[in-house]
Amino acid sequence: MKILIIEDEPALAQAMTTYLEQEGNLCETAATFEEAWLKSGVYEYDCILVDIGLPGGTGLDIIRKLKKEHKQAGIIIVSAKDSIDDKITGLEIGSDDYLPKPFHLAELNARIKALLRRRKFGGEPQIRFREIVVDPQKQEVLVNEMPIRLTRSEYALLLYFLANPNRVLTKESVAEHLSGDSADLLDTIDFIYSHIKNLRKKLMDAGAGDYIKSVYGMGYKWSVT
Amino acid sequence: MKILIIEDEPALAQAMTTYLEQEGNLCETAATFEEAWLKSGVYEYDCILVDIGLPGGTGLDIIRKLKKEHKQAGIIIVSAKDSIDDKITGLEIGSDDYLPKPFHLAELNARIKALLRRRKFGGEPQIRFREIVVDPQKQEVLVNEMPIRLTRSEYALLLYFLANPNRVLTKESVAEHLSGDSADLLDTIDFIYSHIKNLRKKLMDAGAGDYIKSVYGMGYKWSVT
DNA sequence: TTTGGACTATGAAAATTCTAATTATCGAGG
DNA sequence: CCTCGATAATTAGAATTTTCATAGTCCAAA
Repeated sequence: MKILIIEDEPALAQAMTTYLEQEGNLCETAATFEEAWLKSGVYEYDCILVDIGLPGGTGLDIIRKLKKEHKQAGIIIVSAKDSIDDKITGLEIGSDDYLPKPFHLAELNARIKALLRRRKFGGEPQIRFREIVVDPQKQEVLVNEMPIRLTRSEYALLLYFLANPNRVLTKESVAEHLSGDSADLLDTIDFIYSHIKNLRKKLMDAGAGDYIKSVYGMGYKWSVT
Repeated sequence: MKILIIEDEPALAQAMTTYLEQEGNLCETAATFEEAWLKSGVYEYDCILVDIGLPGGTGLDIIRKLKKEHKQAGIIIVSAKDSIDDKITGLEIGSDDYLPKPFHLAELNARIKALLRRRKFGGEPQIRFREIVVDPQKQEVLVNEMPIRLTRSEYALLLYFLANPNRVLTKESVAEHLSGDSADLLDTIDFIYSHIKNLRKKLMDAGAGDYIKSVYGMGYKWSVT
């Protein structure tokens, strides 16, 4: 297992290296994002640990870049910032876990293992439901083999339903899911009516079944009969 | 310290209660969201622990509800789901921390303490920068005491800049930040030009300084001189 | 200093999201 | 079985986001 450690505090980097190598891994360290970028261009890593606290860039950029080049690598953010904002953004951007400082080396190790276990099984394949196939990679949806064009909202909606078949989803939770917004107080959630309608129409027009049932007073359900 | 534990596994609920009461807290448990909802209507809690794995709702709805009624309470998600999606959504929805199962009771306790410490000092006050004042609660922005109206994107952009003054933010990271999208492969990021332009205009029209500098070949910087 | 190519700005149109008003539907209680 | 109030669907349009084509600016090399 090859691990890249991006960390500018030499003592910590050293400690991490020592511990993780004891566990049977091979580690490299980089003290700056530039160095990390160079190394990552040369080697393939299974896991990359990034301290987003270092100077020279927000640290989030590098994750995006790394994610692109090293699709197979798991990325774990390590950070002293306890700001939730950074946490969210890090995860959104494509890191796979977040470990706030200070942490026990044992926990770090556990997370690395968990991450790679997770990653091993199923690398986000297609999602299928009868005549509907969703390819999350390409953000493409096929109905009866024919591609249909969905807007971002419709796509998110469809995925949410497919992830929760036969389960009543409240209008509230649907609304939260759509408006990626940190959803403090959505004053109104009527907008989901529109999206529901549009998604229904596009699916039906393409010849798919009518799976979105409204549950009076509750919300909606992707109904599998 | 009054804590509400929403957890349907009796053994775990019991263990959590015992441990946390030893630490000097007062705990209540609820095995279902409904029960939790009822209790939360009667008592005020300082902290609420939610297992989003329980049946009957996605678990995220309840967080939203609780957040609304118990603004002062810290909410920590506890979950066996290792799906990153849930993690993100939970944090976005308004929970304050996320603790994956299994966990040590000591870690839970540590997080509760950390949360309340964080919460104690400044409950997300205003953000000020010279003539600009942002009130995250109200999502309102004042320039020279006069409110200005920003769209969601412009607001997010402004906050991102204010959080990173005098620091070059790449176009990529700005784009990721705006399109709340899990940003896999944004085909184009030109749209930020528009948002930058609009934000600049609104700020200048309101009489604020011209702090957004473009850094050739790099990105943008909120320039404090 | 000039020039060319890459980067950034701008304005307007297209697409999408969200709002608001109206109409239709549900289901409990009479 | 009806009626009424609440919930959902529909529609059109306003607001916002995103794209696109065009124009301007910067930097480096000649």
